[in-house]
Amino acid sequence: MSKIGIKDIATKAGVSPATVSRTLRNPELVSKETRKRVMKAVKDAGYTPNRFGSSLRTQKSDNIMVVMPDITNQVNAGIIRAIESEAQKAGYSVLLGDTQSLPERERHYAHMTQSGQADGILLFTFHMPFETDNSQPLMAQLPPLVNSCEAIPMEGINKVMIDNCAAAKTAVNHLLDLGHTRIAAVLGPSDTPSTLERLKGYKLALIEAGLDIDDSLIMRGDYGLDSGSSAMEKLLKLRKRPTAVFCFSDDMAIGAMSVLREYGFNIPQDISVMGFDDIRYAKLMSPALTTIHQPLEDIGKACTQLLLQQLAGKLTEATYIELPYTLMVRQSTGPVPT
Amino acid sequence: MSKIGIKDIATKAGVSPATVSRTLRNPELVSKETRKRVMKAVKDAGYTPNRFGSSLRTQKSDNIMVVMPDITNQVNAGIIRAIESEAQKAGYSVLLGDTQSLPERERHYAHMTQSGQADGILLFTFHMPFETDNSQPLMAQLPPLVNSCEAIPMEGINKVMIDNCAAAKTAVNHLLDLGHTRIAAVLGPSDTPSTLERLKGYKLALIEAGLDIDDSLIMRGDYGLDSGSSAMEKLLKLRKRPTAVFCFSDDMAIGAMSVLREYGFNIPQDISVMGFDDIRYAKLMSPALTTIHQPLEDIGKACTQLLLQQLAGKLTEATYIELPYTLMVRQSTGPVPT
DNA sequence: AATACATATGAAAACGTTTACAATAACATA
DNA sequence: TATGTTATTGTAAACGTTTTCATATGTATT
Repeated sequence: MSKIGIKDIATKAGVSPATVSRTLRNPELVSKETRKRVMKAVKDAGYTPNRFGSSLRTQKSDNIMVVMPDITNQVNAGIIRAIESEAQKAGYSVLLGDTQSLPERERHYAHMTQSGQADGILLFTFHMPFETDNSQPLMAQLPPLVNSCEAIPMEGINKVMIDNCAAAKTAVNHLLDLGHTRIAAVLGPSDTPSTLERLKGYKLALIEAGLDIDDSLIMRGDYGLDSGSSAMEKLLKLRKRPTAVFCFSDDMAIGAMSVLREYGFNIPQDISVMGFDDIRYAKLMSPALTTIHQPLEDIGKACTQLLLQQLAGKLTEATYIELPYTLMVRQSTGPVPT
Repeated sequence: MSKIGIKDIATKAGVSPATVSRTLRNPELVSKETRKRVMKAVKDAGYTPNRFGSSLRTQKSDNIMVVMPDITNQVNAGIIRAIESEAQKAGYSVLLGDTQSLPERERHYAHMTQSGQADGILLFTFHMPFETDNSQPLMAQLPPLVNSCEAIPMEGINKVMIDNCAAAKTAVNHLLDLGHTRIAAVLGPSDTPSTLERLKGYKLALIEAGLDIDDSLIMRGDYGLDSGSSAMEKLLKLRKRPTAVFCFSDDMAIGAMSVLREYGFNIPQDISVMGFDDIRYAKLMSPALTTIHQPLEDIGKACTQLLLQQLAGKLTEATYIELPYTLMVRQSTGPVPT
C-alpha cells in the first residue's frame, strides 16, 4: 500500500522529518504557519505514520491484550464489548485472544507483552501465565495486568471481581425462603475459582439453614448449555428429586429448563430453576429465569480503567475492585410444591 | 520489561545477531551445533524477538483486523471465534474492532492497515471505508480485504455470504406450506443489505404464491431482542392479525415470542414464529424456534482462509464464496389456525 | 591439483519513526 | 553593545530486527 513516509511529507512541506513528527505528536511545538503547511501535505498525501517505526522508537504498542476462555459466551462477549469501547476511547486497540480454555494458548497470548505487541493484559483465566518468584512484589515482576472473573489464586495482582460466594449464598437463600430444602447445584468446571466460590456459598447457605449437604444433589457441569441439560437428566433420575435447581450459569439453567419441559415438568410449580449471570436471554425465557445479575459492562469498564491507570504509571499498588451483583427474581422460581 | 535483545543473545551464544535471527526464523540455514547453542541462550534468557523491530523490517504485522458492528451478537461472536482460531493457526493475531454501528469507527479501524497495524481486514459492515476510483481494479486499490455478512454494494471484492434472498424465500415458503397467508415480516435495520435481500425473498415468495404484499404486515426492527418485542406488540394491535411472523433474526423472534406469551398466545397454535440465524438458544426456546441456520463457523473459516490466501499473494481475482443455509423446522411454526 | 559449488557465518545497511541536542533567529535585558 | 532568553527548526542517533552481500571453510567434480 502506502509507501509514503515521514520524509516524503517533510520534502513536500519543505521541512525536516522532525518537524513533521512534531506537528503530528506535539503540535504546540511548531509554529502555526509550518503546522498548517505540514498538515496540508499530510492530508494531501493521505499519510498515516507507520506504527512500527513509531512503536519501535517509543516502545509502546497502544494495544491491550484480552485473554478469554470463550468469546462466544454471552458473559464474556458483553465484557469484551465494554473493554473495547473503553480502550478505544483512550487510544488503545484490543487484541483478542480466545484460549478455548487451553492453558498453552493462554500463555501464548499472555506473552504478547513480552514481544511488545501489547502494553498490558486483561486476563479472564485463572492461571498465572508468567513465571514469578518471591524476590520482589508481584507487580514488579509482571507486565501491566488486570485479572477478572476467574481469580488467579495470588495476592498482589489487580483484580476486578464479584463476590461469587456471597452471590451464590444469596441465590440459595432465595430458594430457602421459598421453602425449598432439596436444592440441587449444577457446577461449572470444577477447577474454576468461580465455581469453587459459588459452591462454597451454596454449602454455606444450606448449613446456616441447618440443612445437610447432599452430595447426590451436586452435579458437575461446564457452564455450557448442554451440560445443564445432562445434569438435569441425571437429577430427574434420582429417587429423591430436588425441588429446586441452582445452576451456576444461565446457559446451564436454560439447558436444564429445556429438559424439564421435555419431560413435562412445570417450572416453577414442579421444580424451581435458578441461574447465574443474567444474560440478555434470561428474562426472555419461558418462564423468565430467576438469576444473579453480573454487571458486565461495569466489569469491562473497571478492568480497562484499572489497566489504563497502571499503564499511565498511576498505580503502584495492587488494587482489588469488587462489583455488586443483584438477585433478579423472575418466574422460574416459586414456592416448594406441597 | 525485558530489555534483552537479539544482540544480547548473540553475545551469550558467541555468534552474530544475524545468526540468532536465522536460528529463529530459518533454522535450516544454521548448523545443528550453533542452532543448539543459540536456542539454549534464547531459552535461558527467555528471549522473545521484539515485534516492532521485526515488523519494521519485514513490513508485516501478522495481525488481522476484524471490523464488526456488535460483538455481543451471537452470530458475530460465533464468527469471530472461528476467525480467531483459524488466524492463530496461521500465526496471525486478531485485532478486534467493534464499531457499535458507527461509520466513523468503521473507518478508524479499517485504516489500521494504513498504519501497518494489520496486514488485512475482515469487514462485516457494508460501507466501503476506503476511497476508490475506477482507474484500476478494486483489489489493486485496497488492502487485503474480505467482506462478509453485510455485502458492500460493489463488484471486485472478496466476499463470503449466504444467499439471504433465497433463504428468506425458503423461510416464507415453509410458512406458506403450512397454509399461512397472512405472514408478517420483522425487518432488521432498513439500510442493511441482509435485510434488503431478505425482504426481497419474502416478497418474492408471497408473489409467487399469488398473494399480495400487505405493507401493514411489514415491521421495522434492528435485529435486537427489544425491537422484536415492540414489533410484535404493534402486530397484535392490527385489526387483521398475521397468523405467522417471520423475524429476520432469532433475537427478534425471541423478543416476539416473549410478547406473545405475555398476552396469552399459544405458539404455534395461535401464531407461528420463525427466526433467522439459528443461534444456540434457538432450539432451547419454548417452543423451540424454527429458523434458518447460518453456518457461523464455516463463515468465519472461509473469510479467514480467503484473507490468508490473499495475504500469501495466492489470490489475484476477487472471489465470491456462497455458503449454504439450512431450514431448521422446529416447534414454533405450525399449521395455520382454522 | 585446480575448479566449482554448497554450507555456514558475519558485517552492515536498511525499515520509519521520535527525540536529545545543536543551531539559528528574533527579541528583550542590562 | 553585549548577553541572555525564547521560539522554531534541523541534524543525527537511536529503537531491534531482518536480509543482502561478502567471506571463509569444506566438499565434490574434473
